Amino acid sequence: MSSLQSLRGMVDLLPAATGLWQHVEATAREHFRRAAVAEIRTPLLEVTELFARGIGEATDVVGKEMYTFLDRGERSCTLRPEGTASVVRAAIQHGLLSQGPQRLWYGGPMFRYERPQAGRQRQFHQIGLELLGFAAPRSDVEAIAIAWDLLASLGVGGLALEINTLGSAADRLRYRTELVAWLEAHRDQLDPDSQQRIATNPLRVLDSKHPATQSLLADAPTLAAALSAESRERFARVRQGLEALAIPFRLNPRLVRGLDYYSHTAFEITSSQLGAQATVCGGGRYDGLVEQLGGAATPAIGWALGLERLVLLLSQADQPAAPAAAPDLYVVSRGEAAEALALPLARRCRAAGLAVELDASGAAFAKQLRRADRCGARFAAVIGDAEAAAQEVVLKNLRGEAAERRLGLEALVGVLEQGPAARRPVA
RNA sequence: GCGGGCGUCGCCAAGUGGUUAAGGCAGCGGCUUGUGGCGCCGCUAUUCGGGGGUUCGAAUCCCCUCGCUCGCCCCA
Repeated sequence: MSSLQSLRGMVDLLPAATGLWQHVEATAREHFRRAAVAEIRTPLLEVTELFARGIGEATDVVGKEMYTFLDRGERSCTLRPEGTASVVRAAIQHGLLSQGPQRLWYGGPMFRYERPQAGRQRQFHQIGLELLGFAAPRSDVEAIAIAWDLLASLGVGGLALEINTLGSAADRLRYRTELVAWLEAHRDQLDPDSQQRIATNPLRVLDSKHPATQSLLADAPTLAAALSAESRERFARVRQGLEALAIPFRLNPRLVRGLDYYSHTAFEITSSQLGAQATVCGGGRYDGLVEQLGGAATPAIGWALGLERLVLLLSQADQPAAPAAAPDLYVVSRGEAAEALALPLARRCRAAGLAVELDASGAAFAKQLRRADRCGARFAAVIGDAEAAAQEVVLKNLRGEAAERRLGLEALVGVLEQGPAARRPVA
């Protein structure tokens, strides 16, 4: 292939697709606004150590999926594989946490070197929420509710919320010792991947998809049994909070987070309408992360939502097609004087807030009008020699009745503004 | 990193060893320098992802390679 192509897993979003993306982004922005959550934007490129320390050396993400390279100053840089570590880093760096709890959201591209498949790309997009400095169980509930309401208002079908608790760091440490002992005792019955994980990330063994391992695990010590009374009580309050909001959920004791920084509440929102990559939103509490990255001990909870999967879901459901970017007015002109008038006219209309497409081809009227029709414009303004001389246009309604009127420029703007032109994207 | 499926024009797609690679959509030009949505006419792949091989002859068979796609893994 001689022509150049985008890199594997790096996807172009064509005009036909960007409308839906903008709709999702605008909806998310509006939900955050209503929840008094402020946006934070951090660099795409960070020092590699941030992710190594934040996400965990033993995770697959850090171990084999990062885009890491040396820059010209020999610094090890990494394209961010997720958003939380960067947000926490920025909050620490700029002293945000000493100004009280922070309610933050972020969005944008993330990078993971994985094999692409449905709903998974190497450059993918997330929108995420981070509540920093919030310890109460009700903040877990609020975070989940914001995600749930956002997805619901987008009209996503087949959603299910699964939750679990990972307990406190102390609980997990105690449980980990217990689990490792048990796994060692059954080592030869485990699949190779799981054997590997005993040393690296034993909790992830619980999540193994391997059938034999799964059935063996039925007799393994459970995390639930290892929880302290406080952790248990905390989780009960989260569940009660969800019940009070009538948000349905399913307890999933096998739900473990892949990233090291999670504790207590972990949750996932999945859709039955996706393929293998069913998780649309995943998150949980990460009370230890801020301290681990060098800040003062700060409790926090957050989630991230995968836009590729969300958009996939929305385009499957036969949603009322996102309004195409059709102009309000298409300006047809022919002849020197007419063409000279066309651009000022277009600018005048644009200044009034109308979407105006200018035909600069100088082609026959029939051609230009055909294009006007095709592009979905509501009105066409036709300017020829006669109109140019009189400083007028012929306004044609391309949609409803084939009415045609001869108007002066200011009158034209007046007429158009009355039409349903004020249809800006509803946030 | 490991499996399966696929690769003919911008999109859909016929063609499965024999002279010039159907058709549809979209695009462009014309019928029509003064009026669109319909119609008609014409143009748009020396070439079948790329390379090599088999053969008198290949889009059609073989090998390699690249890409897409679905799944495993992982995760959002």
